Amino acid sequence: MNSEFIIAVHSLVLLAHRPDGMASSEEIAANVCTHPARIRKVLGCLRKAGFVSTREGSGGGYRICSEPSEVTLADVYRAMAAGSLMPSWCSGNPEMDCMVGSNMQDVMNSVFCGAERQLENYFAGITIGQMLTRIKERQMA
Amino acid sequence: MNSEFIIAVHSLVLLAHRPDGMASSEEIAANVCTHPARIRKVLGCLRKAGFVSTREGSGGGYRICSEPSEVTLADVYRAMAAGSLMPSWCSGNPEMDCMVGSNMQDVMNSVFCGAERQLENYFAGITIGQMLTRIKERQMA
DNA sequence: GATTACTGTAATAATATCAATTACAGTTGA
DNA sequence: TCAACTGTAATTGATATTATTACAGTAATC
Repeated sequence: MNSEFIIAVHSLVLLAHRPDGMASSEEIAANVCTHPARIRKVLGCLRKAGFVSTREGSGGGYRICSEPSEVTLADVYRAMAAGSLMPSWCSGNPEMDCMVGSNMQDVMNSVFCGAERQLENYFAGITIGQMLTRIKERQMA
Repeated sequence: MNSEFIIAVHSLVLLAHRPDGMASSEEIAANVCTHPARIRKVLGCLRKAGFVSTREGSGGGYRICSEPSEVTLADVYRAMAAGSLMPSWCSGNPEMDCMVGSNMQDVMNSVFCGAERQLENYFAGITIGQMLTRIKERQMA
C-alpha cells in the first residue's frame, strides 16, 4: 500500500475541516508532517481526479471542491494507489517447464485482483466526512 | 504487502502438488525463482506455524503436513504478513495542536485494521488446494 | 510593473527496505 | 566419515521511498 493514499486522505480531511475548505501546500505539509513539494505532487493528482481545485499565485492554494460526505476512500484509492496491493516481486516464471511454477504468476495475479476489489469495497463504505467525524469523536473522548 | 506471503503460498502449492508432499529448499527455490536461503527462512516460519515439517540432514527437506484443502490463504497471511497492509509511513503527529493532525494516526490505524480484517476474510475463502486446482485449470486451457 | 506568495514539476540526495549471496554450524542418512 | 541437507546470521547489492533543492510559471496587490 502506497503512503500517498494516506497523504491524500489526510489532506482532504484537513480541507474538509477548514471553514473555507482551503489551505496552502505549506499548511497542509505542516499538518501531515512532510515536505510541501510532496503535498503539491499528491494534490496535483487529486486535482486531476476532480476532488480539489487549485489556484496558483499569491493567496492561492488548494480547495476541496467535492462534498466530503460523497467522496469515499475507494475514490481516493483508485486515484492514488490502484494496484498497489500486490507486491512487485513475482514468484515463478511463465517460461518454465513445471505446471506450478509456470502458472503461479497468473493465478496469484487473479487472487490479488480479487483482494483489491474486496478492499475497494470496504473503502467505498468510508467517506471523508466520516473520517472527520471519527476524528471529532476521538477528540471528545 | 509482503512478498514472503507469495513465496509461502507458492511453496505450499508446490509441496501439495508433489506426490510425496516433499521438496528441498533448492528445488523449491528453483521453482519460485529465488535463493534457497530465502526459502529456508520462509519455510521456517511455515514450520513454526505448523503447516510443514522439516527434516535436516541428507535426504531431508520440507514436507507439507496439513491438508491442502484445509489451509487457507488467510492462515498463511496471518503467519507471514499480518499487519503488512498499512504503510509504515505515518501522517500527522499525536503531539500536535490541530485536531486533525493529532488524531489522524489513530483513525487511519483503525481504518487499516478494518481493511485487514476484510482482506483476511477474502483470503479465508481460498485454500491451497483451490490454488492448485486453479493452476491445473489454467494449464488445461 | 515590481514584488510577493503561491503552484507545477523535475532533478538530486539521503534513507530505508528488500532480495541475493555468502558462510558456516548443526543434523542425518548412507 | 562423507555427502546432502536445514537453520541462521551477516554482508552486499539493488530498488523504492522520502526529503530537499531549484526554478519556471501564475496571480494578487501595492
